Amino acid sequence: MTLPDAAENAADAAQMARICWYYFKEGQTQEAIAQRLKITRKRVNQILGDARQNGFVQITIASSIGPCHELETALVATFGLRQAIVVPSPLAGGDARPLVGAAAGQYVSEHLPPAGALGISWGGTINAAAQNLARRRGMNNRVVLLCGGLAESTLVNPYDNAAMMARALDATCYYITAPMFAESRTLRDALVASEPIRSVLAMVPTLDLALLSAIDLSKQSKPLEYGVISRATWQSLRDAGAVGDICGHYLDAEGHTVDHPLTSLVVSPKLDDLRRVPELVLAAGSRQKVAIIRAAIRAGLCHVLITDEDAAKDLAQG
Amino acid sequence: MTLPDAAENAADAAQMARICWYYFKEGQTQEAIAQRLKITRKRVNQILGDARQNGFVQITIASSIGPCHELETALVATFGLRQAIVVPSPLAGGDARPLVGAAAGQYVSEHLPPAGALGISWGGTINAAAQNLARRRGMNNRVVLLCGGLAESTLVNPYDNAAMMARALDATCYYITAPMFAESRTLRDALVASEPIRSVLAMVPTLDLALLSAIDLSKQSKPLEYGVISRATWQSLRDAGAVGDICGHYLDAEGHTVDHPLTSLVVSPKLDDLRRVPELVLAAGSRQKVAIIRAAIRAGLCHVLITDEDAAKDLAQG
DNA sequence: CACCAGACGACACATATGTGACGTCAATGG
DNA sequence: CCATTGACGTCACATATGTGTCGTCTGGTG
Repeated sequence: MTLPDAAENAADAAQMARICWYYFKEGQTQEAIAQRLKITRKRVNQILGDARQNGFVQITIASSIGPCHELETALVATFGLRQAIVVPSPLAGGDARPLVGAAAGQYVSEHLPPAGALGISWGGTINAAAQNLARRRGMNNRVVLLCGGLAESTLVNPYDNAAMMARALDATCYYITAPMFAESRTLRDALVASEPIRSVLAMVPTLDLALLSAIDLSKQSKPLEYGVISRATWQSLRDAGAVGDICGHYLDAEGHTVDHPLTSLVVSPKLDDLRRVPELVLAAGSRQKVAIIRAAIRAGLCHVLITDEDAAKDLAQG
Repeated sequence: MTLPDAAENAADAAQMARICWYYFKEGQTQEAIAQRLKITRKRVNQILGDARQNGFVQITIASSIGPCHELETALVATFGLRQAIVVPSPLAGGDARPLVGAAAGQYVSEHLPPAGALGISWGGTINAAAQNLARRRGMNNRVVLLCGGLAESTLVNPYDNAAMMARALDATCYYITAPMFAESRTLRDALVASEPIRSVLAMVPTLDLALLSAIDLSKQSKPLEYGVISRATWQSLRDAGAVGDICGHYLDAEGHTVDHPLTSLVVSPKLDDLRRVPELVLAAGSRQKVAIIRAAIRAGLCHVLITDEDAAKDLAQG
């Protein structure tokens, strides 16, 4: 597999754009396009597939009434949210993250002010959001990654996420150049106090919007699967009552931070700084995240919730 | 045929949104969606077709390098434009207006400030633009129609255009409640001086952006075809040296207004008022419009040009 | 020079999609 | 009450699409 969003060279990009134009805008058949451009139909097919894959073409559904309108109003009413966006859950019980992420990308595109500063956390949902941002050029946006990095690159790496997001917005990107979890409390404190990291964390209260995702501690949790946290840590976090984390802050069902050694190792913005962001958008879907979503809302970390139908139903019912 | 963009009722809209979501976002097959929703595949197919037709789903190609990048830079350089957007011409020599309009809609979506005031002229291109606007809600936009109406409703009617545009932006719409061409000069003057019309025309200098289209005087000109102007008038305009009009102002190849009786009958904003709009976007494509496009640029009525490849080539070369 | 990996073209074929023909049924109007 | 009409379901079928296989070419690489 090539790089997920290889910009390739200009000629290729132009041809891709042309093919997409003929196909999606003009409604030409792949065969016709292939003949016109003197390439094989298969090639056209491939290019179109790639283009959809990596967000080169974006499909937006412009409707004042979304498909799950009742659930949205129910969530707003129940939790006192500013807004809720609920997208249909995947039919075949598939992965909700690309879908929730797509909606999140669209939301951010529409709500991040020009020259705005965007904070992001990381994960598959955020990754999908990045691919669904409307591209901006030269608007002086800033992207701030709200967590440290992972040494071992998994499929979804925080730095990758942030870079992709920044590229889509033509934004300057600010990274926390530290591991997500420091090895010791002393090291964590030293890192947080040290220059490049302190200055990035200091940007948090100046953000215009933060796009947060929720990481759950269920058995199907991705970080567990990818080995971001060990099984032992996972178990002890659960024992401590945690249902997941938002940006490295582990919360119990009530939305209070749990008492656990890990909490003093995390390099991330303070909760109070996060709460100072004028618009906190939480993008997280699927049943396994219901508990942490509810906790996040209770913790005052969610003004706008973007989720899927399954999770929304559970949330709305109680 | 039903209304082109019948909003239908909420339930229908929600189902349409859901179907589009499953199909375009999740990539489900029409068959699968039909089964899931207990409707026939044909119905799904129809709904998807409708949705694409009337701009319910919008497909945008997010590329920094468009398919005709060289032509764009050439046009900017040659004519001193702020920006040029060139889209591929229709393959089978079809109608360029929906394509140019689609690009125009996207441009306006991205450049009209929140709570901005948008002026529009009319025609098939503008119509297509309206269907390709990103929907806005409650942003207090305003839409001002920059020409009078037509008594006889053709396929593309100015009032229709404006209403569609306003609906997409959830904007208040201001119409010039007068015919496009008054019967006599006296009547024109009386109309322009009279209340509802004067106040709308007075809004022109306060616009943030105007989306203009160009009407040519070639034999294939749509207004001629639809009988908006008589053949005799058409001939006399050509004899007077006119190559087309922008918002009712007939220009010769050099961009000067022509001397012709019709010019004193048109109910429309003054050229100087138009020129005061900070961003004039001209959306017009196909070869037959090259002359009037060039005239409009020379007349200072075009900061941003959105056109198609054929026209762009002619413009750049000649 | 021999070799090999990978890109690409030429098929081939199973599905998916768009559309037409035709029958049914319910609402509408005389 | 009955005829008309139009919306919608079923079936059918021509295209369009996505994907797999195989052979060729090309550009490294030892």
